[in-house]
Amino acid sequence: VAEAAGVSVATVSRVLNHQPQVDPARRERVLEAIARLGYRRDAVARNLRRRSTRVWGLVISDIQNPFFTALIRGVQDRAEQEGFAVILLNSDEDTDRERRCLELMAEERAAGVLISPASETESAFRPLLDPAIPVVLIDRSTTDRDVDLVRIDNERGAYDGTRHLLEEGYRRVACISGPLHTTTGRTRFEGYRRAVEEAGTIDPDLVRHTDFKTPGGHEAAIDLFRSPSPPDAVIVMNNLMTEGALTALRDLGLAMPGDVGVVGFDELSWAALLDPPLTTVGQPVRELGLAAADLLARRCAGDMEDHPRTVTLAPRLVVRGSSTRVRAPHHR
Amino acid sequence: VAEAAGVSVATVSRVLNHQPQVDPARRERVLEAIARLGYRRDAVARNLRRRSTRVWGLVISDIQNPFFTALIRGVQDRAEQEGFAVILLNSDEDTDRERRCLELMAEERAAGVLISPASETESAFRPLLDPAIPVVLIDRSTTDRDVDLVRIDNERGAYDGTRHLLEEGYRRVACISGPLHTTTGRTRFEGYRRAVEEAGTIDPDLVRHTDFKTPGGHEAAIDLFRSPSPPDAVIVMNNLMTEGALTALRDLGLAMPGDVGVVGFDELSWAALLDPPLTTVGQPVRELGLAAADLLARRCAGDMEDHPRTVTLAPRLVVRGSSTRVRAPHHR
DNA sequence: TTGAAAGCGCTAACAC
DNA sequence: GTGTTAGCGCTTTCAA
Repeated sequence: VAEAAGVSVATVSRVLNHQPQVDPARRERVLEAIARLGYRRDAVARNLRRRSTRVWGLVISDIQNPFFTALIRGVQDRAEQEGFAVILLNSDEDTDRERRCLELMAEERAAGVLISPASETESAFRPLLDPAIPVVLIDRSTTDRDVDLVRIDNERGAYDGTRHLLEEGYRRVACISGPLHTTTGRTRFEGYRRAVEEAGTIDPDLVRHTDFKTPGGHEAAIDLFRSPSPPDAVIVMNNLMTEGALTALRDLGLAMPGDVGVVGFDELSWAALLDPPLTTVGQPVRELGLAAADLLARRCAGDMEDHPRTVTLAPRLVVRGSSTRVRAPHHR
Repeated sequence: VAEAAGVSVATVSRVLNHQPQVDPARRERVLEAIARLGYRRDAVARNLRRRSTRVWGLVISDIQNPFFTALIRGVQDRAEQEGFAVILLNSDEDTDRERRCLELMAEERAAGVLISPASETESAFRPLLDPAIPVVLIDRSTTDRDVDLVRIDNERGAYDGTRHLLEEGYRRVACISGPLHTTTGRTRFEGYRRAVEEAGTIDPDLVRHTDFKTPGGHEAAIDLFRSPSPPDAVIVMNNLMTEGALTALRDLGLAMPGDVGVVGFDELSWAALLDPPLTTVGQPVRELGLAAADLLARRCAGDMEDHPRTVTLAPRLVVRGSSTRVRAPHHR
């Protein structure tokens, strides 16, 4: 093509790949020809020849959930720095769909895969990927442990949030939990249990396990607060359920923090807009994405010892008015 | 590879591509060998040979904005149906970055590109893409008109929202507008102007142009309501500025709908959680994504007349308590 | 219905 | 430093 610059294809290739040993004059001629002809290197052919791509797959279950949105942001920022493009795949929390996403990435010879797994076991999806494709698990672990994992200390976050309510003097602290068959659901529930048991014994009537979705949170809250001996506080274990629970409290006419103290999970952009503003267990989600991408980039570069790593980030309790009987002082 | 099934590569290829003229017995043998060897077709080589990919590029400016999130969802749902994977590119509202995204898609030989353009002129980016790559513009048009476009009737949405406030008896209806150099900012402002001028004359003191961001909305609202003759209502022209404006109103101690009537733009998941719930001009964003993907899929299939099409979807005013002096009746 | 062979656009050995 | 050439793994004529 651009040999119409009077050189061989090899030289053009060398210019394109910034190899130093090209004569400056010839390099100029090549560059000029490329510009003149509007030539663009074919990445498909390049990938085939090099037997590698610069594409990552990112498999998540719900693009509309702000948690994943922040995660994508983090992943994408680092991916761009490292020169990778990101294919977004939607597993919709379904193991079959997840498997198809992974098969697709295997066929496309993705350079790496980041996944927030719906599957319980790593073996359920690992064989689908060519062994050469590195995988980083995000936020949820699997039963097999021989894979990189980036996560948030959910147990700690739930513990801190629950304990905060107890310290504020709430006596019957309820928990709207995710399903126990997910690692996030389970570990957050364990944090709640630990805090509650430190202060006495756990009351099963104060616990509702639901599905991490908005309607689930709504129903669980209605159910809890209509019971004969309702709670005086509640911690809700993710952002969507928190939305549902807050709607329920409003519908029931219960006021925060007097009638009920509330702690949500995940930072919500509008948490501070509520009256009173909502106390939440904030997760460093963008950082989670960055860390996952960091790890994957290093795996792709091959400059890491072989054994799998786990990176754990700390959540941060942000106390606002919804959980403090004496109104929290304003922080600047 | 799978010729260890005793047939030629050509036959294997035919099986893989579901071509009918293969002997059933041989087909079985091939399938069996594929399963046994765990073979996966190399999509990179396939794409090279076929001179086409099954990948779309989706270029947006802010993954964390729920508007784009819903858009992505729509695009991805249809893309999956049509057998395309979606690469997510981040232009960050920057024309240079946008250009690089487009160049990347050109190199990767994407089958099509969906873009919510930061550039004003189509000519700014069209030459970057091989003329064979179809493009669909989303939500914002460019000065050149020879390209497919999917949009929402923003003028109408802003008009409906403003007129609603006037009909509720508000006399000084302010507008927190996006920048006039964007199509969405401009057309929404024009809708506002039309409604206001129908009822009298426009008062420039009631208009603030800012940047579609949360802090911008906050500052604009503070500025408006601290002025000597403040408005008694405001329409805010996108979701992020609405968040900022609501924070400002709360900080100023102004109550909706009494002190001030408020209409937001874009549906917000938590609009109904506020007290009173927020009236908004809802946009069918997921449908916008679906429509864009539909159009692109048809362009990729080549089964369309050549001339560019524009698809316009209608917004829908959702009246809640923040804009109705007599409390809106509850809808089921 | 099947197989042999060409070739997609590029990079990397190798020879000069 | 530079050119020649082989092939990456697939699909697709073409001939059998």
